Amino acid sequence: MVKQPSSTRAERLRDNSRNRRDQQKQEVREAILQAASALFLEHGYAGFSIRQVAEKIGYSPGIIYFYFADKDEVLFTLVDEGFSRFGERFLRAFESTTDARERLLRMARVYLEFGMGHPAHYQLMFMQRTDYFLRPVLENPNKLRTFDLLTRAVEDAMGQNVLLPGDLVSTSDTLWATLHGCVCLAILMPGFDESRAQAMVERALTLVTRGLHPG
Amino acid sequence: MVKQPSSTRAERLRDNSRNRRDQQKQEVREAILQAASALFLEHGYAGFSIRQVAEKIGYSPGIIYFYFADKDEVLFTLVDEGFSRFGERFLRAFESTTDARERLLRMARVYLEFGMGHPAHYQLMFMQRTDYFLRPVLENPNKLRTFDLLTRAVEDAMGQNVLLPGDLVSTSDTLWATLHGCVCLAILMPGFDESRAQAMVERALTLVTRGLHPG
Amino acid sequence: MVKQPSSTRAERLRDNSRNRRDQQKQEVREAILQAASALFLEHGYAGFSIRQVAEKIGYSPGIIYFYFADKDEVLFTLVDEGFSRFGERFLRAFESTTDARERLLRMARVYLEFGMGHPAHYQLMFMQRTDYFLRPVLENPNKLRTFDLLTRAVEDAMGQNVLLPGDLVSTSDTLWATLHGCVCLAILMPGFDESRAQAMVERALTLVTRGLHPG
Amino acid sequence: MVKQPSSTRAERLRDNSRNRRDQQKQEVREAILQAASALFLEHGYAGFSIRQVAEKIGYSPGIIYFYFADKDEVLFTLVDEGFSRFGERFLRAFESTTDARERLLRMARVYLEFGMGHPAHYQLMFMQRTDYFLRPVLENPNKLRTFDLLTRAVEDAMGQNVLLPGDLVSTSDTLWATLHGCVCLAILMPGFDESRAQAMVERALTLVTRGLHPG
DNA sequence: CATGAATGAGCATTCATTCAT
DNA sequence: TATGAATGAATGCTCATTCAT
Repeated sequence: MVKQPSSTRAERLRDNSRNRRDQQKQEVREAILQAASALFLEHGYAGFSIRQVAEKIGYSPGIIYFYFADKDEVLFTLVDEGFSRFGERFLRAFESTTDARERLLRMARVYLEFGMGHPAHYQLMFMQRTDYFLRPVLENPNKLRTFDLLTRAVEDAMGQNVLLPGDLVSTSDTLWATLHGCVCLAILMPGFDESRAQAMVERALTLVTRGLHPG
Repeated sequence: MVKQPSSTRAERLRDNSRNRRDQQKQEVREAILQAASALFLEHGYAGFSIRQVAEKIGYSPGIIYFYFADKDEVLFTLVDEGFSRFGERFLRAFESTTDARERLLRMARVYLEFGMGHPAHYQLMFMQRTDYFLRPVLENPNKLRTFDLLTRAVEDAMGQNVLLPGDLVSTSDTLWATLHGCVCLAILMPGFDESRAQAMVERALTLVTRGLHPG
Repeated sequence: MVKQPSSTRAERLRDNSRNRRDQQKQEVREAILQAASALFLEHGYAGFSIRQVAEKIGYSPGIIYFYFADKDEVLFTLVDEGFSRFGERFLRAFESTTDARERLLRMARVYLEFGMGHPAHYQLMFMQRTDYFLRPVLENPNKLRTFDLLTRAVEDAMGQNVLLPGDLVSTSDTLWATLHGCVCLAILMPGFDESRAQAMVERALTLVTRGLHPG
Repeated sequence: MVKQPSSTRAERLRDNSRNRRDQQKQEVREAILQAASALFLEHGYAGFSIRQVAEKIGYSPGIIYFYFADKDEVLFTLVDEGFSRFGERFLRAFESTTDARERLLRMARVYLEFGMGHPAHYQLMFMQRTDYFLRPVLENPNKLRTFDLLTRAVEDAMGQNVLLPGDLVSTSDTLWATLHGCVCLAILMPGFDESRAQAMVERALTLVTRGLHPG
């Protein structure tokens, strides 16, 4: 027979209530963030306002300040979220293989998928709130790891004679720039519909791994 | 005796006056645009306002509406200006040689120099007001020509066996993305000081012409 | 055998519990008032808010309304407290001697000490919430007694030929005004540092008891 | 025959227009200040808001910022006005006689009349915005002159054996405090109706010149 | 006894825009 | 050609207060 849990009924009730409340709170928080990112995508960074977020979720403007300290905290939370989700996937891609070319390919693919799949987060992270990178590192340890992973992948690739040898940082930067440019064009440029963006991305991946010039 | 110009004195006076007026008008217009781009650079897209432009040039806010229909027209004019200046240089780079590799290199260099040298215009053109591309083409024929030049350069390069053969558009897009990414990182990312940006750019140029992988 | 107390155990338990509860309740109340007066001192009347009081004592804002009907009641309670503490001291000074001049001197000293020692209460009582005096007298009998004491002291002083004879009320008012003015300047005027305030106060006391003009 | 003014008709028209405009502008400015001081008297310093000022004068809130930089400038303008008007009268009283006792009496009367006649200005100057005194002296030379006049009058009075000899500053401070206290009570204390205030003021004047104790 | 969630009103301020002059 | 005056809407934010739990 299953042993009775040591908590009293009252405790469990309270816990249930607490849990339900916490969950509800979490839900509103999520709703805020979701509305924020939707609005941000719709009207751009400049056209995003606390008031509109509130209206979108059907609450009064003041309520946002119950969940977030101020507008920036909403935005930076999105950025944090972005870095956290992105960081995980990027790390998994990094660890998924030891083949240098394949690893670079996978990391690039993850990068592009993330950027194109979460354009609001991506824009905030890498275009609108790059001051995020100036904040104390302690708060968000993810943000630096990411670039390190790329550098190490590049280092490996050079070691395995997969990449043209050269300075580590500038090579990583260039790779990053290529991926970044693809995402930017894909999510911001009119004319870059899904198919054109996809074609560009595929071509970029090919070129990254095979080089631009004929072997 | 000095030959009489065919126009009457009155005509000339009127013309002079007209010219002077036009010139003055042009000067104010230029002042507006210059102030606008300075403010945009200083305080970002969001921090740019008609009022501040007016104050900066020492006029009242209303005057802007004599030269421009509204705020957007000011911004789009900056974009037009950007495309026009950029287009010229890009064209000159295109025409400066028939060597496909060298031509690509020169075009890339012009692109990067323009972006990093006119970050306000660049951001407006390629990041903040990409809805510019949705406007009727007739108004500004420059904006498309540019990409055509790149496509033709790529086509040539493939023909001369300088670039890995493949789809023209997606290859051009990828090149564009690489350059665009470099400019974006260089002008927006904290940590990308002059030297790091320069190193990245040089590396990118090398890789674009020599490929990523060892020959 | 120990004599049974007349109350039952249950009663005592209840009483204990009640007492403890009352005591706790009293403690929270006190904490609220203390925090309120601290905040008022720190940020001024305008900068004082229920929210900040709550935060300062580590409770939720709502709890204030369990102890006080509304914001005004918090403030008026502070005023009451002020009048109560002040009234006691003032009365003691009044009763401490029968010498009219000495009595006036002691009462004045107590007044000044209270005002300068409890500037938050003083400001509330005599500057910010003078509407307090419009409330029904029954609630707080202290507030009027105080002025009566001064009047009686003045009456005595005139009887003992210590003060220039004249109307009782206007003379008392004038004395009050002098003391009030000293406190006001001392606690509000930039430039009135401790030493200047002290010098003024001492001089005022001298002049009040010896007169302004040479004998 | 009166000589034609050298200005052309157009110039005069323009000037008229300019004058009329300036006058109108001045009128709105005055209306703002007047509304501000009325509201301030009605609802206290804390209850005074730009919005309400705008509503009171029948304009939109934004217009205030056309005439004043911000809320503080409105308030400080009132303070400046107060000091300017008060300073003049105080100076005139100072200069109106060489009899030391009479001079002190007149200065005191002017002080009291100003305070009770312009309670909004007075409160701002001496109770709510005493930070005014911390501003650079250059901006408002009046504010210091005032106290100097009092000191000099006191000095004279001591020299003429009209005031009990003693420290100049603390004696002036005490006199100031007395007058200040009278004004404070008169304009803020419920119960101080006109007659009581007047009686107090008269009594204070008597005591200031004749001393508190019987000769 | 205390909280957490929420509101609605208010605040100072800025802005793009208009229009009579 | 240019201004000066004005508006109305928007913004981020704070607050006193309420109430179900």
